[in-house]
Amino acid sequence: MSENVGRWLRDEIENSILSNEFSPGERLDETVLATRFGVSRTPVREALMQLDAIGLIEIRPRRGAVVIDPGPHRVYEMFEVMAELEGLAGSLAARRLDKTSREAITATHGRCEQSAAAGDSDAYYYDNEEFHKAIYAAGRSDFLEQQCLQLHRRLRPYRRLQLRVRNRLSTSFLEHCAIVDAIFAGDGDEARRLLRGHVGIQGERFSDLVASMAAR
Amino acid sequence: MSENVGRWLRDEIENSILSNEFSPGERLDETVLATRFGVSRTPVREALMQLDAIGLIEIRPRRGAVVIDPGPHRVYEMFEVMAELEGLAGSLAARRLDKTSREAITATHGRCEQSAAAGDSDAYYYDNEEFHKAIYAAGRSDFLEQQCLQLHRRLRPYRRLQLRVRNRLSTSFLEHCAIVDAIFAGDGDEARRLLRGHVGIQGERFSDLVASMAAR
DNA sequence: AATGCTATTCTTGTATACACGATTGTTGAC
DNA sequence: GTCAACAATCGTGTATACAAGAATAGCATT
Repeated sequence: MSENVGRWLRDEIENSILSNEFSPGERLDETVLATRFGVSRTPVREALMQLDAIGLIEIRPRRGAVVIDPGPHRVYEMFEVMAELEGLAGSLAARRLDKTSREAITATHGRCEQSAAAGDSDAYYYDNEEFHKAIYAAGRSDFLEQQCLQLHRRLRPYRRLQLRVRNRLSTSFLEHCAIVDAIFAGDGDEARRLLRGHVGIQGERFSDLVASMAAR
Repeated sequence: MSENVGRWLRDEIENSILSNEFSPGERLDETVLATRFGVSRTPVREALMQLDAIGLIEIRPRRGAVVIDPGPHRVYEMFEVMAELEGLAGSLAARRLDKTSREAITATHGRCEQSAAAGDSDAYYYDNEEFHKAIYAAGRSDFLEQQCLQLHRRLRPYRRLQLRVRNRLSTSFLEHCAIVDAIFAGDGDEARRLLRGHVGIQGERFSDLVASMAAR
């Protein structure tokens, strides 16, 4: 548990939302949450205020908090922005790559290769996250890294669904290879272009997303 | 005043921070704020939690809240991300431009022209904001627009300082012209490139920024 | 039977009280 | 004279109490 209950509750409720334990549109009753977690309403309210500020829930004055339902279109928009940010991170990584970052990327890339070869989509899901985080870090921009991590976290559930799509695992890894090549070659523009394509959702992948979201 | 005190306080304190009434690094005492605004500590705490979630202040457990000092380097990183997001907005605007957005851009661009011609940097500061907001809206991505507005708001104080730099007003307007041309021509890539250059801080403009920040 | 009004209940919003950890100032020892 | 330890004080963290608005159910009226 974190050092104060409010923060702990924020993480706890955030996880519950991101893992779909609280469904979009669901009402979050302060008293219910308080008794459920065995605390008073005060830290619950503080947690909810923070989640509202982040944009995960909406607090309608005097009418309680509900989990925001982004909807397919909004999720698409979020991937669009994510693609742009990752593109920037990639281009910065290509320009600023140092030994530590290079090793981190190589290591996580290697783990992705193993999971992909094994066809283990759960393992790949995790390794893929680490790979992308390594790129954020390699960009050497704290603010950008922070923004990327936040959006990445928020898109996590949808990303997971997407990996279930046929062949996505192997194509994803092939894209990773090209991205690594571009970054290691110091080609920022190419890294940016590839990452935009890798993260963004174009063409049929949008219908895949919609279908997987509807399936929940 | 907003419908509930917490939200009102959040806006109030946020404005105070962004207008430099609360300096970076300054301690925000809950009791002091409560008495100052004539309310109890409860809504003050809720406001602070939200500002912490947004990233404007940092709440160190049991040690109170302090206004975050981004420092020149972090501000540079923020402008870098802003440039990327505006670039995306511009490219989307070029592709999706409709009559309403076109008129909004034309109108705000016209107002910028007048302020620039008059050499009125305060008026230009305001008109420039509206011009950029018109581009965000033209992109037709609610999420992107939201992100742009949030970051724009956070960078507002630094943007203002920058306009004071010699000749910045006229060069800024010339850049606007090229951006408008690209968007109206439907050239998304060019709009993106120009906006990245317009918003980002390269070369000597970084030292201008540092100097203006130090001057406060 | 359906609809509108009113009263009750339930939930949120704010204030206050209390407890615990951090900070600071003072005193004593080396 | 400086440093350390302890005590007092101050501020944060959580709980609870109270007030006010929103939802709901029941009753009356058409």
